[in-house]
Amino acid sequence: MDTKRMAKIFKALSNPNRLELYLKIAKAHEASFETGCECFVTDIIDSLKIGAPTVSHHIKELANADLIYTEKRGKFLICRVNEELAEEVAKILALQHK
Amino acid sequence: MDTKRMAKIFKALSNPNRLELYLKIAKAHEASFETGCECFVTDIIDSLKIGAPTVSHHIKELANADLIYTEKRGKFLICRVNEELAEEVAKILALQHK
DNA sequence: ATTACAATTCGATAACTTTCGAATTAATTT
DNA sequence: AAATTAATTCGAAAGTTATCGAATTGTAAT
Repeated sequence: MDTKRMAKIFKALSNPNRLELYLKIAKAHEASFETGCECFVTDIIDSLKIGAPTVSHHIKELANADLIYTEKRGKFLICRVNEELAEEVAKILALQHK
Repeated sequence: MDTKRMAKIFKALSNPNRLELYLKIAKAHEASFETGCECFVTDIIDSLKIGAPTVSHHIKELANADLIYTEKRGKFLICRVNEELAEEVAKILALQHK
């Protein structure tokens, strides 16, 4: 992966609220294996201290960095993490100093 | 690790030039086991397309996020990566969706 | 002692980011 | 059909960041 792409990914995770958003999506994704429920943005909005327009913007940035996938279902938006990318970034970080 | 701290680390890696700086320090660190040489900032400045004041600023941000350690030796500055932190972040990223 | 060099600090500027409220769009419920 | 709800878009304000050139500090070489 080239440096610019990597920097873009880190930038997407560099805002506390956006990172929390990402972590919640990841957690919901994990939980979905047991509950069968998916990650609805509505629920996340309620649990963060920022407004809907801001959440919408943050989600777009995460998706733009390929960190999450989104899918519109009726009037709801569903998100799930891109596991492969997270793994890839994790490996690069861990291997840098090996 | 709490979200704020994590976001700070990602922010430190979110600028392409700063990330390149970090990766170079990591690479120099790795090479040092064979060559015995350490990572001098002077050499890095020459290899990037940004000025010394900017590099100085970037290094401070990396150090401030605990991503690197710095040591002044004479008129030179030596940097090395904080391996433990990189590992820790890598693990969090990889485990999020497991 | 003077010069040269590495790095930092300062002050400025241009660009970008986060966030909001208001308005809008689109889908569902009543 | 009207009202409600989820999400997006827009425009703006406040704050932050990257970068630079000039000036400064501290160390080493001549």
